[in-house]
Parts: sequence; structure tokens; C-alpha cells
Amino acid sequence: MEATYRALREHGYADLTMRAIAEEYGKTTAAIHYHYDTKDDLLVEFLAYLLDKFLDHVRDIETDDPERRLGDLLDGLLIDREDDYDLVCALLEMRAQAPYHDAIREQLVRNDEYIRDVLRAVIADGVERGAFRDDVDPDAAASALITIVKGARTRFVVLADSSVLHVARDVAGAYVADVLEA
Amino acid sequence: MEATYRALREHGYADLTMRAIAEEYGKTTAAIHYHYDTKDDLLVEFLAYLLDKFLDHVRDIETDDPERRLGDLLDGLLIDREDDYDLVCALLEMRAQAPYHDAIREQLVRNDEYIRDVLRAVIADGVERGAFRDDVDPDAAASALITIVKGARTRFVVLADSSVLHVARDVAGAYVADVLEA
DNA sequence: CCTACCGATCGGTAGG
DNA sequence: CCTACCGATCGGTAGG
Repeated sequence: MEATYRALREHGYADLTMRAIAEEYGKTTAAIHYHYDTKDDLLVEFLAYLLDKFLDHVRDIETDDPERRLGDLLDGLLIDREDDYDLVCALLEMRAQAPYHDAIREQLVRNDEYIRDVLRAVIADGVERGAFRDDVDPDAAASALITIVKGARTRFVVLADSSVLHVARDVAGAYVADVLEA
Repeated sequence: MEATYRALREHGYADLTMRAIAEEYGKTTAAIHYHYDTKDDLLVEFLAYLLDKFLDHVRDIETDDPERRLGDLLDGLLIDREDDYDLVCALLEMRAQAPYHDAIREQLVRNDEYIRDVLRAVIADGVERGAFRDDVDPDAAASALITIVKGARTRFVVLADSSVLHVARDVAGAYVADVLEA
């Protein structure tokens, strides 16, 4: 997985070959085929590896306070990513393959739904506990925040400038303040 | 260009070959090399073709009224795109290549700056004419709206559901109403 | 997990 | 713009 990551970073998805991965791995392509039947199997497994890496910053949020928890989540999804340019690029490459590859698309859909569930839960909790307005639709609000997060990461890939992540954090913050809070 | 578009739609960027393009073109690969020296030259030209197609919905906005003009722009960037799934996918594929391909990245940066300029101009005009609050930073506001637009299009590729475009239109509308307007 | 190799296909070109 | 083809490289495998 690490060798695939390095090979992808260097060559890009379109030029990612078993030989390039094997070279990073320090073994032959036959060694890779011993662990994965096909290149496709390897790439599906690799996406799971990337998504797990990505969720690292989302999982370990401690606070129970809805407002603070939502803020920490947005920080984890945006600000904490500024040193992970390679990871964001790799995930966008996989995302661009979704229309042509069912297994990849399904994994990404599941991952996106997971993140939306996490956001929806904290927003619903905030509504219930009076931190957010009681006419807020947690489902719609979660979709809105996800849209902002994804937009920031897509811009980040092309511009390679972490200021787009901070801009998005501000936009998300404004959305929370103006739409969710009273 | 049209043949390349069809071949990309069918095979994806990673499996886009000169032979597949030639087949869609109805000629041989040698015929393509008569017009473009290398596959790379063709792809750079192809991106320009895609971006031009994309800007179609942005160029022909008539009204001068800042609020209405901004609304029309957001409609053009989001709602008008719901029947252009293939175009949005193709552009995301090109975008994912940016880190590995200077000419592609520069074209995308230029395109993004153009759209930001258009948004910034209408927002600045609105501030000047009193339609928007006078403490609005047109530059920051344009970046915010672009982030929302890009997020919607990235989600659209994986989910293939135009509701994400409408959600984003609502989020952008809320931003305009809550942050730009009084 | 390596050596050695397979058939298939790649981008590109010489000659017309 | 076609025919015919080039060297290079692809994903994958047999045998050990």
C-alpha cells in the first residue's frame, strides 16, 4: 500500500504501472501478484487504505459539546489537511475514476455517507440540545458542509495553496453561525 | 475534439488511447498525428475545448442588476450543469491530472481565475451600487462561492445525482443572502 | 517471492 | 490521411 502510494504520487493514476509499484516495493511484479490477483484488486484495496488514512483526523474528536464538536470536525476535514497535499491529490484521482469503476465508486459513496452521518449526528444533537435553531434540517445542513469541504479539497489540488482550505473553513464557519445558530 | 470527448467518456482518462480516439474519429491514429504532434498536444488542446464548452453557460448573461446577475451566474455554474454529467466528469478527470502536468494545471488555474474575476466583478459592482453590504470583500466572497460550486461538481461526479447541484445552489443562495446582503 | 517470459497493446513514424 | 510497421512497455504467469 505504501509503495502504491509513492508510485501514484510520482506517476499519477494514468501512468501507474505494476512495475512502478514493484520498484517502490523493492520486489518484482510477481511478488505483488502473489498478494493481489489483479491490478484492479490492488487498487480497490489501495482506496480503502487511502480512505482510512483520511478518516484519521475525523475519528479522534473527544468533545461532546455540539458546537465545539462540529468545529473540530470541520478543522479535521479542512485545516488539518494542509500538510496532506499528496493525500488530497490521490483521493481526487480515485474520485475521478468513479464513473468508470463500480467498486471504487461504491467505496467513495460509502465513505461520503459515513462523513455525512457524522456531521448529521452532531448537528441533530445540537438541535436537540438547543445549541442550533430548531428549524434546522440536519440532513440538508450536513450536505451543505460536505459540499464546502469537497470544494476546498478540489481547489486545493489545482492551486496547491492551503489558503483555499482556510477560506473554506471561514465559509463553513459563516454557514454554521448564520444558518445553524440563531 | 468531439472524438476525444466520446473516447474519454467511454474509457476514462487512464485508458484513453490514441487508437480509441481514432476509432471514434473514424480515421487512423496517423490521421490524428497529422493534426497533433503528440498525444500530449492533443490533450492540452482538448482541455481548452472542454473549458470553452463549460464557459458557455457563464458568458451569455444579459442582466446588469448585480443581485440578479450573480444569481444567474450561480444558476449557470450549478443548475444548468445537471444535464452535463459527462462534461463535469471529464473536467474532474483533467483536474486530477493537474499535479502531474504543468500545461493542464496552468490552463485550469487560468480558467478558475477567470470565473473568480467574473464573480468578483459582479460582487464589487453590487457593493458599489448598494445592493450588497459595503463591508463585503468581493475577493473573499468570490472565493467562497467558487468553493461551493466546485464542491457540488465534485460530489456530482461520484453521486451522479443532480440534487447535489440544487443543494449547492441553496447554500450559495444562503451565503449571498446572509453574508453579502444586509 | 524470483527468473524468465508471454501475448497484447501502447505512442508514434516512414513512405506513399 | 492510409498502410504497414517500429521499439517499448503493459498486466500477468509458469516453473521453481
